[in-house]
Amino acid sequence: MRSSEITKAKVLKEATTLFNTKGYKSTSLSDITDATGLTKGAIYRHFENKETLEIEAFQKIMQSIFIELSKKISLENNTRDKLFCVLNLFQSYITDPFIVGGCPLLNVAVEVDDTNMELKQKAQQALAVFRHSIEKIIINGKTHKQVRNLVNEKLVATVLISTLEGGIMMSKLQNSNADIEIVVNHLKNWIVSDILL
Amino acid sequence: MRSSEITKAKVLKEATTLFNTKGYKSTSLSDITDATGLTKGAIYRHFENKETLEIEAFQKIMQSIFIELSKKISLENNTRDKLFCVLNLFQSYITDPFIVGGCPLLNVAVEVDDTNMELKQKAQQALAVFRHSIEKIIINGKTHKQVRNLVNEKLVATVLISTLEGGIMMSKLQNSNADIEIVVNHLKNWIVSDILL
DNA sequence: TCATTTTGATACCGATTGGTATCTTAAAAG
DNA sequence: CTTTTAAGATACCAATCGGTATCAAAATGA
Repeated sequence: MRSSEITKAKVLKEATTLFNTKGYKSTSLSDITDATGLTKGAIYRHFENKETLEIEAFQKIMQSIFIELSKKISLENNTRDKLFCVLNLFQSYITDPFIVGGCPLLNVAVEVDDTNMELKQKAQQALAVFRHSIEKIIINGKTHKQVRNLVNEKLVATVLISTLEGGIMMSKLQNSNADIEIVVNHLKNWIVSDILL
Repeated sequence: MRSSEITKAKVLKEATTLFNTKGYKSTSLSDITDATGLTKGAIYRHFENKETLEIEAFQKIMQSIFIELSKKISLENNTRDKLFCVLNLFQSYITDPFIVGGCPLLNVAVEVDDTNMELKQKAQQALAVFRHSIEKIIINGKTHKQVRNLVNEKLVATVLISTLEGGIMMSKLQNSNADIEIVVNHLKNWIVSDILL
């Protein structure tokens, strides 16, 4: 790894944490220089402006989450355990957070408005990727006779994502994992009793 | 209504919309002066600082939503229709929004961090009020033999709120009411088949 | 109607914002 | 080892931030 790449990686790492904790707009460049020990000159050498840094940071964290999740899903060999991988990822958001500050997708989705179209598009894409990964599990489950044929994979993906994201919001607000645990437990029961064969 | 009260109400109204659309921290005082046609001097006559304006605006919008919701709930005379009032409120968030910018509770819950403790407390209180209003419906439903005795009211409240808030997030991100409709429809089926007697 | 109080506009404050031009220094290429 | 290239520090910029002191005008109470 070249020294400039080390610097860029360090900026991205610290900026990602700050963006996810304080918010993207609310994180200033001086916040990032403080966290990295670098100067603005160094940061602007690697990023055209703050907006591209925001976008690169968001894309990188979402990509790494999806890669990690995909690995875990591929290690399981039945529909139930693959779906439970998704739930367990969210359950660990509070107790053993993958990244501090809650779910990056939720945070960006709530923060962006019509003045952040590029970042909003990236969040839309991330949501689509998340959806499809759940839908794929359901569709594969049908072909392997592990999922009821009447099950609508789009509905399952929408309900799972919305409930989990809402659960993260509630748990983060209450500084407690109680809500996300209730929600995950409820979804597990739903999957076992209504989705799986 | 005294003229100063008119001014204060106008500031609160415009600020609430701005806060809920652009975010609290990201809304500047000049945004508010532009929207109201007033000056900073006028605004700071009625609000000690920006933070108290944020808190007053959040409390007022949440209070008005809860009042409106309570009215509709009290007009219904069975558990099913009372619960459906909550769902219908969220379903109309996209098509016929009570306030632009999504759910104020979700927005504040996601935006606040440990540097906004007062606003965070108000959001925690609002969530508690929302929870209790749902739990009350379930408990009353049990005494009127309309809800299964095994149903856990805390679980119902947590699942309903998390799923609805997540659905709002998804629909707002996609500029489409598809997700919130899927979610509301799913929750209605769940209530009818698993909660009610 | 008149005196008093309150309200809101003006002009300002220091601090911070994102961003840039410049120059030294350090790393990479030969 | 030397030359060339690129990286990062410094110092600056105009614009904007939240906030305030002051004063004229308008609303209020007697």
